[in-house]
Amino acid sequence: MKSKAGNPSIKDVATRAGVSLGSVSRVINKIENVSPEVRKRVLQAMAELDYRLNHAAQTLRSRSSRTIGCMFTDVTNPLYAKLYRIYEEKFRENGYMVLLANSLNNPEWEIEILSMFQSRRMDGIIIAPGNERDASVLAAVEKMDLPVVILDRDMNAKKDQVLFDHAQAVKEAMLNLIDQGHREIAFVVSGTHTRPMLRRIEGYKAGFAARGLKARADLLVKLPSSTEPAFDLVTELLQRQERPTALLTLGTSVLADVLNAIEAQGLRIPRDISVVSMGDPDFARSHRPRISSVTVDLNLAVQESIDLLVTRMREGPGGAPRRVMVPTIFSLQGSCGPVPAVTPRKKPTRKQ
Amino acid sequence: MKSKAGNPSIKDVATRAGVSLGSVSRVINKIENVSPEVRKRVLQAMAELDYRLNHAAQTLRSRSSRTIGCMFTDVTNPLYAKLYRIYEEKFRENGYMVLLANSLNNPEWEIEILSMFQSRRMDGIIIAPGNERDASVLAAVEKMDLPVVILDRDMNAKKDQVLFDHAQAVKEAMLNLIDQGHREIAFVVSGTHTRPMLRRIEGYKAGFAARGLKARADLLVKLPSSTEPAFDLVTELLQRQERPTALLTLGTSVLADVLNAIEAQGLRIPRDISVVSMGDPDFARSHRPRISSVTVDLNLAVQESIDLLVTRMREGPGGAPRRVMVPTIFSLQGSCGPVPAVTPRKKPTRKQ
DNA sequence: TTGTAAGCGTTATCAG
DNA sequence: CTGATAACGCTTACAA
Repeated sequence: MKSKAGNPSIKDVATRAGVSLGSVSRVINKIENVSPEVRKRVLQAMAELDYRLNHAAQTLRSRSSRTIGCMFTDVTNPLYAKLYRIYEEKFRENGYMVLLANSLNNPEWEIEILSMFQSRRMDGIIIAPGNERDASVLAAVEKMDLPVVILDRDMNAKKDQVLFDHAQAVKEAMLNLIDQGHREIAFVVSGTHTRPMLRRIEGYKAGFAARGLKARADLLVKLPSSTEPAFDLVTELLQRQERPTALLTLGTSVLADVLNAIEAQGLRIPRDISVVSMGDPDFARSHRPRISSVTVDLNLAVQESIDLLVTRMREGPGGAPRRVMVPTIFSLQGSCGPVPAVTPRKKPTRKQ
Repeated sequence: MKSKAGNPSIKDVATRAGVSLGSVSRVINKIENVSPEVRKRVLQAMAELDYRLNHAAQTLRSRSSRTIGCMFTDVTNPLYAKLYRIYEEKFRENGYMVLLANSLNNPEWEIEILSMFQSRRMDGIIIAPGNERDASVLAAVEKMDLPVVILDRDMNAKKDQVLFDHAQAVKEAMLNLIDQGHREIAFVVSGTHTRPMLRRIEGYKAGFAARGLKARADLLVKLPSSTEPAFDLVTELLQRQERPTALLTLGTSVLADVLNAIEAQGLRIPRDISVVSMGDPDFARSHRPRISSVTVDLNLAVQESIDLLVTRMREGPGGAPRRVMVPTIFSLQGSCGPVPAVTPRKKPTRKQ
């Protein structure tokens, strides 16, 4: 038996191939200056010994882990799952792996995750912290001395950022509805104070404002969180004396609850009520009529953030932080129609 | 200025604290034998220098990366997203990070991912390959010389496995339906030849068999894949002369399509048709009536696999592979009812 | 309890 | 084009 218990190292390969350490390393790293003869011998020795590269040693010496860190609040949210998948795919093409961490909106974990990214010497990280306004998280981000891209968060940090232009498409949706005669347009939102929600509300108000109208607070239905059941709150909304004739709503499970609540009230889309969803979840794809939506081109968003990150990796921490805005898309579908002719009422029966 | 350009190392900390390398290491690793005085000085020096542990060096020397690898087909599938989240949470408690990789059912990637797990010296891996029957994937798994747990796949490998007992709860569901008078029970499945699907079909057939009935091939509706739109195929099914009175179906987006198709046909659940879903996706939670489901306790499944993995990490590769079966749960809800009194027909109108 | 020194498996920098 | 050798930053005996 040649080797000891442990895995064979580059050294064993060198000995077996009758070449030096350096040559083996050159073959592994596909560096030009190596004769076909040596390459062949090395490759053969590696195969014979079932040699496996030691990534830790490589990282230690080369100061690059070939790993990108992603910190999202929750992969269980399809948006982040999709983003992660695209990131992974694109980075894999270049030999990078992507390390994902869910912060679950916990600021302490976010700080800890950042610290692990730091000690694991990520070549770059892409983060969307749940706590934009938490000073300690902000400080932790600021302190990172590796390339960082912040994804769709309003953080006052000197880091590169990719931002989704939520307000724009929401406003578009609003104009469409208003111009079809809608005035009582409700918006089912979550109470989270993070950028996506805040910017959408901005767009909602901007839509009204652009037509000389004012947003009414009672039409903004706030859920405790975006994963909370929305059925009851929406049902209450639909049962009001003057129920809304149109509804903007969060996507994912909130949209499901909204659709079920509408159905349960015996209302028809778009005859009785128009609906626009933030994001278009898979489950809604076969819904008839199709649900109008406000979305982002995720591939584009990913590409922009990768470009930013790669540039930063190349050019170092110097230079002003860059900011890229990704447009949002209002997709008009059958779920939006003209306002009902008659002002809708709760029920013909008067309160007893 | 004390240090050079690079990050401060344990050495810098030692110098600054006026102690030796070893002492600093002991403090970092929370080893007992260290006086309060030394500990204090070290901690202070670390803070002052803004010291960051180098994980690569730690891994190289200690031969443990404190990282667990997870290979799933696709985090975009809520099942895997949920599993990953639970794994991450449980492992984090012990200072481990979890490295996730999506194989997207591509055998070559699966092999490459396994190889990266190997070179990155994962302390253990949990995998659910998309290609149970691919010989090269099987060989790659077999060759792994680190602790492996295979999750819900029928692979003939000498590795620990956690298996979901799909057939059991599906059979339960079938018995319930049959005993309520149903005979024409369809099953919307995907054409993938992996364990979950195969075992469920087993349970489907076992249900019929237990009541002296035989499964009919024409009631098994095969989708190209579980992410493919199912609306048209299900609509076709529902429009048959003798349409099924009950329907088992994949969850996630397939269930959405099924519900929409049922609705589009003007059928009511459970009056006209009973429905049972494999898994209960979030979007269906507010559906009325609630959808009966066949599920697995994911927390339990995760715990079992972690137990297996930890045991293996402790005891080494020796010893026979273990196998744990996790029960499935049939949850009866309002979507299941007695078979309609009259044999259903497509429509009263005869073919013209 | 603390200090010393020998690696862990690579890559990088030199000579040759 | 190839070989020797010094790091990289840490853990871990072992010695004091």
